[in-house]
Amino acid sequence: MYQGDALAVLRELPAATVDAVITDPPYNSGGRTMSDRTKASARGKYVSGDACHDLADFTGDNRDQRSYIAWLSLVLAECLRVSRPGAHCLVFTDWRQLPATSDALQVGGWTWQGTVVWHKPVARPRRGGFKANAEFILWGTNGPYDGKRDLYLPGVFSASQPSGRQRRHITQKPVDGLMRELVKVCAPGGTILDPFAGSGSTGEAALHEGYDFVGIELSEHYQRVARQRLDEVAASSAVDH
Amino acid sequence: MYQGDALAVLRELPAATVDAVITDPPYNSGGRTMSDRTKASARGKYVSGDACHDLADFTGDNRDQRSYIAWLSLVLAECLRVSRPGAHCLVFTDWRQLPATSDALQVGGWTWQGTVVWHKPVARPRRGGFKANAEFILWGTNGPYDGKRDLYLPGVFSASQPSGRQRRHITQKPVDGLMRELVKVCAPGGTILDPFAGSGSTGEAALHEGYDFVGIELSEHYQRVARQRLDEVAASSAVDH
DNA sequence: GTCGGTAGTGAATCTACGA
DNA sequence: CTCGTAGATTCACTACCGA
Repeated sequence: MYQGDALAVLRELPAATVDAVITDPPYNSGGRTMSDRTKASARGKYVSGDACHDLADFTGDNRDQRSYIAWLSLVLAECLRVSRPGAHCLVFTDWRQLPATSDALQVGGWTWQGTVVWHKPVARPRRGGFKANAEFILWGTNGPYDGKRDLYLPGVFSASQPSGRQRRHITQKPVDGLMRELVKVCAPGGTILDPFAGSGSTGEAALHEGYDFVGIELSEHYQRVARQRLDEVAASSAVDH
Repeated sequence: MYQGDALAVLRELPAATVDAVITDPPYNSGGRTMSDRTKASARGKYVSGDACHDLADFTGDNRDQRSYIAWLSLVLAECLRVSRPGAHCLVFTDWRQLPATSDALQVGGWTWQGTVVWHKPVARPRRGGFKANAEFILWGTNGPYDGKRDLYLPGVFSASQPSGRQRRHITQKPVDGLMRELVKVCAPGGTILDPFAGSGSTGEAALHEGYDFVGIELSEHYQRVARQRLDEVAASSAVDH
């Protein structure tokens, strides 16, 4: 686990050392107006009014769309440099930022291979229309990928977000049913990079499935949370062996 | 049912007479190279080699991406003119054209409200990666919509394509489990427009759910198929009453 | 009818090969 | 070298048929 700005830390990493990039950048959506978007932090947008949990806030979520594309393409281009040929890249996004994120992925030099759906069975209904109970995962590769592997993954995953005591981050992803399946695109025994590690769900899934993990997180708080979580996973799997 | 080019026919229709637009334009995807896309017809692209069914072909599926956006925005802008304030618009697309289609929807003047997922349980697997077993439905509205209706629709639908004798068009959508649910966004008793009607699944669903239907189809063959199908539905529901 | 085995299929994607 | 076509691959599900 590194602590620091994703772009800055990525530039320090050696080229062609990583087999997959799996990450969930700050979405910078939610709120159609500039004033909504430029609220100082993410909690006003993602946390519903009466949910008074004490999750720490995260910053870096107040770019407008053009600079979001520019910034994310820089990050993804660095990820491409750091990754080996044939490496996979999975980027989470919501419906609003999907077009911008697909631009950034391709500007960053990745070959867009498809869009995977994460279906959240539990979500707030929307009166008078359709529920927004899916997130999207853009799948790209560093050039052609190994199509000879005996690997067949579904295109739609259904899993609920962690809740209660399990919940450490406001955009935390479920490890079982989602992250542990996603990491399997990575070649066996490879190294997985997450430049926006958050509370470390990608890392937990990676270690569980026998991969190495490199994480970067800007927030000092979450960096500590993730490090501790990964230490626990490593310790428990050391006991297993 | 009208027969003719969508854009030409739409221009003849009176303004503000329709309560929902639900349609599935030709995707113009399929094939990464220009030569793949510009194949004369759709069957060569989408139908696998040994499937020797006798479904008629369709054309108008060979634009490049820029002209696809330009053309589709013109069509959707006309749809906006034809629709009443607060009307809904649902446009099918695949993962490859989703960004372009969302541009066209918004250029056409619609307010993008979300992306609905159609999960297809039956699809070819993909070796070494994720299956492409979802299509996407972009949801837009003509200005603000009626948020007071007692209507709560899911954001993810799971339904299989019609097959066997039920199958009349190579891109036919399932009526049960998908189209009959989608049409419910339309205000009760309203009129639904489909400028790319194909074999008329949208119309069948609309009539079943008690809506009026206006369809446009370029192909003379499919226009006949759809008209006959809708006549059958109308006849059978007349018997019901 | 009901059940169970079988054959067939898919808005795909990649590789190989020939022009 | 580029462009274009033909062939092979694969899993989950469904229509169909026979018992």
